[in-house]
Amino acid sequence: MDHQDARELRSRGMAATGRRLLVLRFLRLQREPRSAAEIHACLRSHGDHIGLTTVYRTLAILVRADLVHAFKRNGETAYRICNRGRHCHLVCRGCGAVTEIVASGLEPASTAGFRIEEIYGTCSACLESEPPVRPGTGPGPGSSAG
Amino acid sequence: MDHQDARELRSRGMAATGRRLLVLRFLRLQREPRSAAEIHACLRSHGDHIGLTTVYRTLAILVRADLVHAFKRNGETAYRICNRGRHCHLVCRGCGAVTEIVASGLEPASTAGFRIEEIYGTCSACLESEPPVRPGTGPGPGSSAG
DNA sequence: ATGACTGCAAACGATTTGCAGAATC
DNA sequence: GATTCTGCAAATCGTTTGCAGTCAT
Repeated sequence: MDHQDARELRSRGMAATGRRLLVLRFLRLQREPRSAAEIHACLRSHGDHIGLTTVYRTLAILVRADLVHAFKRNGETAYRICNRGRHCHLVCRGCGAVTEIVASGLEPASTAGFRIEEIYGTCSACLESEPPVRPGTGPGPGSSAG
Repeated sequence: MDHQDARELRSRGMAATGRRLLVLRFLRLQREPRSAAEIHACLRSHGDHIGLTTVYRTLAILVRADLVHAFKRNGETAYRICNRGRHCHLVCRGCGAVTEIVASGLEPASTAGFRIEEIYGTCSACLESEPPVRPGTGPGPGSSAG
């Protein structure tokens, strides 16, 4: 509901303008992170007039307010609504899917003292559709490794 | 030793040119990742003539050959010599330090099926020098969370 | 009515590409 | 000697900034 978002924004000292509610509402509908360009294009194609600059500025504000989290995806930044509280993100480089997980279960001895914030890798679904790199084929060990 | 690097490059189908050995040798001396601009500047200030374009092209080749790994650092890409074999990287957003760790110890139930490649966060040293965010001060839980 | 928000166009930094000359194999 | 590599300058991509007009409070 807009009033909810508006209150959320207001409580954080920022004006609840139409464009901001637009971006916030759009992000609430997305399961995966979206880039500024994507958000901009989607909103425009939906008939909403908003500038790319405003999208960037709004996202920066939402990130600072901890309402949205930013992920690096290839050469660009993608944004997603984010729950508050101590958690970290599992980000798949293949499909871009993001899963929030509890960090406490991920800190064995090898990472002692290191606060995990994001984990990048490949999810099970994308692992299956990976190029066939079976041992014995391609540039594997045994060919010319030193 | 140069001959070693040269052989390494040759065995991967790429010419062992002076510039490539230059970049490779430089990276071997670095403990932390370095950006293309940093590599370029350091080599030049050392008296070696090399173009920024060549640095980028060489790095791309070394990454494809699995000799070097690329890390996203703020708005740029940083590169570091990388051991082959199954391992993942622990990258500190504060100081940029990278540690290679064995991934097998990092896959509890919550990440089942997910292949971890990189972990971003904050190392213990940087955690201590963080801004004083004590509970009760600032935008902590209990203020207006919904 | 004031001050913050918005949009356009230009600026910006990192990276890539086109093409002529120089190196390697 | 053919092919690949190299460097410069220009182009590209994502993002930020300057400034005048618009909106929310």
